[in-house]
Order: sequence, then C-alpha cells, then structure tokens
Amino acid sequence: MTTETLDTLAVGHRGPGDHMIRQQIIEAAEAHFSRYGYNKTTVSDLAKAIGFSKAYIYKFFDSKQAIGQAICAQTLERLLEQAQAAADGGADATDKIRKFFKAVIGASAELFFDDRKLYEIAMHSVVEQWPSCVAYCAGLEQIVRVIILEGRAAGEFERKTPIDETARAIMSVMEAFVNPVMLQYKLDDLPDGPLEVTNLILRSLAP
Amino acid sequence: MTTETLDTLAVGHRGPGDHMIRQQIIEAAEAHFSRYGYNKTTVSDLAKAIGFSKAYIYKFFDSKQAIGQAICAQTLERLLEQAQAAADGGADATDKIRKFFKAVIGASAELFFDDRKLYEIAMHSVVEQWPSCVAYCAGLEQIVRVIILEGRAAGEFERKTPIDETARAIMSVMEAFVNPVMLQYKLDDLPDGPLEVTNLILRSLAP
DNA sequence: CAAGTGACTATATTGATTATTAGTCACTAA
DNA sequence: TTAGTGACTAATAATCAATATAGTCACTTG
Repeated sequence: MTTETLDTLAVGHRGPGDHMIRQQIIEAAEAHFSRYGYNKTTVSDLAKAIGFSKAYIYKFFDSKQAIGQAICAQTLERLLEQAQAAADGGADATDKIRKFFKAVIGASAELFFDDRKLYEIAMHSVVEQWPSCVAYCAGLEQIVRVIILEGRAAGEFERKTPIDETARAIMSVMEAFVNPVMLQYKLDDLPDGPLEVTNLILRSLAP
Repeated sequence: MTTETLDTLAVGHRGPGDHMIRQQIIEAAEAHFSRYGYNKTTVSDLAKAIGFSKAYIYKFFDSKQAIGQAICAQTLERLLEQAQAAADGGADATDKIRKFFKAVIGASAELFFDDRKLYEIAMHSVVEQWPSCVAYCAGLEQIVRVIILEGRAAGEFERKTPIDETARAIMSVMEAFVNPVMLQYKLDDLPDGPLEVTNLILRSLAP
C-alpha cells in the first residue's frame, strides 16, 4: 500500500500525496466546478484561484480529468457515507435495506436538483468508468452485502442463494435509481418507484 | 376508434391511413434509416426512392420525425412479438418469465449489434418519450402482468402484493436491461446479469 | 535541492459564413 | 376533386479560420 489514503483512490496524482497545495486545488476545483461546471472552468482559473501558475497545478495532478476525478471521488464518498449512516440507523436488516436505498436515492436526487454541475461530473464518471465511480458502486454493494449477511444471521432473510449473486442482483436491480446516468430519466417515478422496488427486493429476500 | 390500425399508434400521420404510398414510404425509410441512419437520410432521399417529390411525402406524414416514429414503432412491435412468442413457449409461469426476459434482452442486444442505426432510433425514441416507446413499455408490462396472473392462478406465485405494483416493480427492475438507453452500458453483464436478476424476481414472486 | 514559472505546442473550442434540409403553399394536370 | 409538384423560406447543419485551452519543459529563484 502506498502512502496515499486508503479511502480515496489517488488516481492521476503526482508529487507528495498529502500536500497543502493539493488540498487547495481540490477545494478551488470543487468551488469552480460546482459554480461553472467542469467544462467551463479552465486549469488557469484554478491556478489563479490559489494564486499560483497553471504549470504548478501539474506538479500535483496528471491532468484536468484527474482533478475532476478527485472531486468526483469526494462527492461520491460523501454519498456513500450518508448511505452507510442511514443503514446504520435501521432497527433490523429489513429496515436497514429500506433506509439505505431511501438515503442513496434521496441524496442522489438532491445532488441532481441542488448541484447539477457536480451531478454532471458524476454522470461523466459513470459513462467514462472512472475509478471513483467503480469504487462507489463497489462500496454500495459492500454495504448491501453486509446488511444481507446480518439479515441471514438473524434469520430474517433466506440463505440458499449465494451471497455474491444476491448482492450483485440487488445492485443491478437498484441501478436504475442509483446510477446517476439512469436516475435522471426516473425522476418522475420518485419516490414511489424505489419504494416498490425495495419491496420487491425484500420479498425476494424472504426466507 | 379511428380507421387507423389498432396495434400501431399512427402518430403524425396524414391523409388516408391505409395507402400504398404510405407503406412504400415506410419501407424506403426502414431501408434508408437502417443503412445510413436517421440523420443522414433526407426526406428527399426517401422521395427519390419511391419516385415522387418530397412534397408528396408530407401528404402522408407530418414530419420526418413522424416517419421515424413509424419505423421505430414497427421495430419495437417486432421486439414485442418476439417476446410474446417466447413467453408463450414457456411450460409454466416461472418458465415464461425466464423465456420472456431472455428473449427481450437477447433481441434488444441483437438489434444493438446487427442494426446499430435502428437501435439508435429506438434510443432516441426512449429519450424523447415517443409514443411508440411508451406503447412498447406498456406492452412489455402487460405481458408480465398476464404471466403473473397465470402464475398466481396456478398457485405458483404469491398473491398478496397488488398486481399493479408487482408488474410495475418487475418492469422497473428489468429496465436496466430492457431500456435501450441503459442496455448499452450493461452489454458486459450479458447474459449473466439478466439471469441473476430474473432469479431475484422469481424469488420475490415465491408464495 | 525544492518551489515555482514563462513560453511553447498541439489539440479543442468558438463563431461567423455557407450550404443543406425540413417543411409549406400556391399551383398544374387529369 | 384527386394526385402530384416546383419554388420558396426558415431552421439546421457542415465548414473553416481565429481563439482558447490542456499539457510540457527548460529554466529561474531562494
């Protein structure tokens, strides 16, 4: 394992992993991307914002896209944290599944409405299969897997289906609402669509 | 009910509903769209193909898009027929569900690989919410509904959940593989993804 | 050596200019 | 009246030069 942080895939990073400047760049990028969007902010804009030259930015990041990935990863990590917190607040496994999906979808939809520009980066990351997105999906699946195992241990859920298949299938099923690319087409179905699908999932988990 | 056919929503049609020329236009459009794509074929091309002037086309269709809708509707109807036929070939309701989804997804994927241009029109129809697409989705859901009712009558499936909710949820769940916009991102998951999701659906239907 | 940059190139992006194309309509011929 | 069209306009799309941007590198400064 490198000196890079564990939870952030530091793709496209250069130079020291933990540097004040790197954080400043990320903060400036988050502000600019959020306000003007990814395409409309230039690397020079970011450089000006932190008071250095554009060339210096490239001591810390491989490319503009790498900066985008960093702030996308940050955004998705935040989503993931919210989802985990919601799941933790559930009384039993069934409740956790319910709260988990409600939180993920709610938070995604909120991002869509309040912060369209960041949402667009997230969509981009999905289409381009950025590692941040892959990590996000894997994170969601992992949370689901843990909940299911808990439910199985408690006798709440069936145990015949292989855990990997169950978790994968549930993620597939929820993808239409969880995947930013697809969610935009399903906004009309909120919040009932996810609820009905959650019910279907829970029925499929019944012992 | 108008004189228009029952199975084709004749949106954007003009003049007599059943006219030799209309059919000729549709055939020419299918050939051209399939070969050169929707954007690259001009209305004049179609006119030339059937040996009339461009203005005459507009005696039969409101717009170029209306022609696109007609051939899109035709394509989707064909998909629907294949799906229905596959379902009919199932031994029991469970088997019908399996065969149905396998057929829909297989046929969609085939369209994607063999006839990319037509597939693109289908995608366009989804994004633009053309009636042909709405009809297609409704048709799929109707087939599912009938199978479920059969399965319930045979004691194969549970009967507590309202049939509308069940059918809607199943369609939501399958959307990632059935919806042309989304399918293109899931091609790597074929054919195992749909299979696992089908299994999940069947588990959720267990009595 | 570490921190930082100006000046450079190749690739995108823009915008003003043309060229095509969708769609209409008044009209002719039978 | 019915079948069909040429000529027209408004909107859309292709073109291409001018501009802007991503990304590199040799270089300075402390």
